[in-house]
Amino acid sequence: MLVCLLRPFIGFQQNIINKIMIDTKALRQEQIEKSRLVIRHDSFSTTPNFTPKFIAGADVGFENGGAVTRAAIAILHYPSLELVEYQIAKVDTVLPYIPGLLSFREYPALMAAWQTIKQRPDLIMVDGQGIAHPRRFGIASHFGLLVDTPTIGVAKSRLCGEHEAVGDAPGSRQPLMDHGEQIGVVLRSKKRCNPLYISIGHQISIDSATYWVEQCMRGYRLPEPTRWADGIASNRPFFEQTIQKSL
DNA sequence: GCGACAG
DNA sequence: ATCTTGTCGC
Repeated sequence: MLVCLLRPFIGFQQNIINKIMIDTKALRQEQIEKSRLVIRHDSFSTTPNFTPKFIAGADVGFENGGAVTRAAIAILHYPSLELVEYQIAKVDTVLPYIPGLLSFREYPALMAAWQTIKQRPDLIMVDGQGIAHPRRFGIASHFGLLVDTPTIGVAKSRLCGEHEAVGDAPGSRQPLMDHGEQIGVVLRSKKRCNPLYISIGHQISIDSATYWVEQCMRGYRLPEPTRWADGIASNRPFFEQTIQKSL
């Protein structure tokens, strides 16, 4: 009982300590160095001509007031987009949320989940930015590099860059620009919903990234891979129930 | 100095 | 991200 009450408090205190202890400057330097390794063009399995067999979605959620990080990877069959496998991993949270350093907070849990999945997806959609990042190394690029698999960054809001207003009609898009460089595409995926921020993660071009996100849309704001990963990682009742029925 | 700031 | 009731629109 006492431990239960103290756990959130301990987690909170640990975050404060970590924030003081971590060398954010070193992490930023690491991003700058690793961003040079990110491949910004299509791999053999990411062009629109190639039909992928499995597409995965990856996302994380938190428990115990942030003390525990819960990662979910959902594997969907393409083009049916039916869920064929999912895995959840829980690890102790290692860092607080710091804008621009999100990947260091989330990748340990994602890697733990990745090591337990049996299918090898052709493509992974990650909840967060790819190269649409101050140092061109968001969570989608970081994770893609670690698992040596094509990834796309599918974020729900903007981290950096600017863009013109996106049209109201679904399918409307605008390039996301930063200092004269296109770092992504802002896409209106659904009526009356905020747009998606799509960017290169790893081993894919921005055109193919946008193409595959659109191929995975099924009437919701998010493409199916990240929609499932998000639902599972966030413990949304609907997904729990649907999973029980399908398997 | 001030505001912005993925999840 | 998470906590959390009602509410607006299709």
